[in-house]
Amino acid sequence: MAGRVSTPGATVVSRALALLFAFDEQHRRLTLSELAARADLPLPTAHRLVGELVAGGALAKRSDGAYVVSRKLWTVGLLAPLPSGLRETAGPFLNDIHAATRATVHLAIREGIRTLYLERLTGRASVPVVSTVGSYLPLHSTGVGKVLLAYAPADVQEAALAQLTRFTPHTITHAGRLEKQLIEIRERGYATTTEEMTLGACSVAVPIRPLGPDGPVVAAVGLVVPNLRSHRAALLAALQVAAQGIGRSITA
Amino acid sequence: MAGRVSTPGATVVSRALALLFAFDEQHRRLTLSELAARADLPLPTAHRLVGELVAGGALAKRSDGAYVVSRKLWTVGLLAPLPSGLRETAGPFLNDIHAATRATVHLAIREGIRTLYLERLTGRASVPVVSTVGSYLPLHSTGVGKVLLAYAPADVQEAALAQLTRFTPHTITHAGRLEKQLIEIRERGYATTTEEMTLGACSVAVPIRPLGPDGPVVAAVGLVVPNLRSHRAALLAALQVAAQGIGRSITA
DNA sequence: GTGATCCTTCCACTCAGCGGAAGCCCATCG
DNA sequence: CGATGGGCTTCCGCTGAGTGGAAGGATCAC
Repeated sequence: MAGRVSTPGATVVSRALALLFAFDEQHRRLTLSELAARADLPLPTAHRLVGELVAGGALAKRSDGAYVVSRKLWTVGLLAPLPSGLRETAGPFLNDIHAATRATVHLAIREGIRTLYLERLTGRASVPVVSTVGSYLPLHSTGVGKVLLAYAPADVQEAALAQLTRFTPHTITHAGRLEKQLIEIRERGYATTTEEMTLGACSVAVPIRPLGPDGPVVAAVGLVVPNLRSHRAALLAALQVAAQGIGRSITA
Repeated sequence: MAGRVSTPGATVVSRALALLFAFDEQHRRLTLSELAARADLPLPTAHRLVGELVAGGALAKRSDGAYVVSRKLWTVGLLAPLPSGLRETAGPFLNDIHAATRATVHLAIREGIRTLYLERLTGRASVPVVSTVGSYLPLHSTGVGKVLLAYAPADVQEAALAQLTRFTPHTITHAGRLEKQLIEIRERGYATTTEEMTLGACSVAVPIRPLGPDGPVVAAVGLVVPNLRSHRAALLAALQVAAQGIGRSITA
């Protein structure tokens, strides 16, 4: 009776991808029914497609029945071209910052109206940090995010300013106030946050500009510490040295 | 006239995955025809499927027409569970080794009869290194590989010993000789290589055993240097300290 | 212009994919 | 211990999504 009745604008490929992309930071392991729900597919359909994805090596089935992303897909994902081999060239410099400050160090780029974290070195200090490598966060509430936003095209800024989600009492949710900060950031060449993403975490961040202080901003480096009161200048200096080094390594 | 004639045991999903997995270390960017050839698909079919993969955000099309793995897939790939969050826990220890030795440091696990590199910190010394994070290498010709092989199940050893590809004049291609080395590795608790993978590169590696010296081997750490003559003891010590630290962090 | 190479579109055929329904398995509960 | 329920798996008849040979463009080299 049933038959291939409904397939409203969805192809097999798009469904399969919907299943793959059903995984995220909060959902690293999913059961079949969760997958079906998150990909918005009927259970039998999800069952079959997931089976094929497992057979093809894109997903793996745990002994407890839950599904996870496979190592093979991890391998393929790593082949994605990140701008100018940024991670590789930045690596040593990030280690330097980390060694010098013992803070949590971030390397991030902007993707649309979100921050994409390319690298994170966890610091010694007990600061709560929500970022993970490969995760997306908004642009308005983190150090690296504000830097990336400050140098983003007008339309991106507009879109980002239109949704200033509140995370803590200190998150800047007033567009006008944030815009003023963006001007300051461009003038001073760095951004700071004080508990705007997570209580107990402050940050400093600077842009990476391979072609010098007038060239485009391709990424941002930043660090997270419990407070900025005493060490701000030293932290900023470490960041700026690294950012310049990374910039130079990219053009070279 | 044609019609849906041939589909020999291949589903849309399997074909789409074949296209995704057509990318590898040596082929980070592929043209449509290369993709079609590598996935063994007729060109029109590849064209359509690749189009859907791009639409779905799994691949991206460069301005020059070549296709690459998308950042979105990078993001999803990072969600793959690697044993016990090995990368995260090992990170600081690897940094320590790297700082102490300035050599190229590797963290790897065994997957089937190959070494899978989870992490690499590039050293200062100008040593040619072929590994990349996410890449696979054989088990018989690298330091970490030999460690992983020494503690692998019998059937894996058998399979690995059956194909000892030669990379340099020093690569061990004689099964009997390698087997003797594996015994030594288990006795001494570490492996070395001398220009067996790449000319001008030697290595030391030790196993990571979370449950102590009798427990299973879950991974290996190793480092690559121009030669082992003088520093062998110091390098080995640094590795063993780190391996123990990592092992303890995992069980904790 | 001619030829080669690669990409894109067309289209008639048909079987791979579809998903409601039903069956299973295994907890949990009264 | 039977009942209830939630999640997974299998079944199966219908049909339009997927197929790929052929043809049409686009681009470059000589």
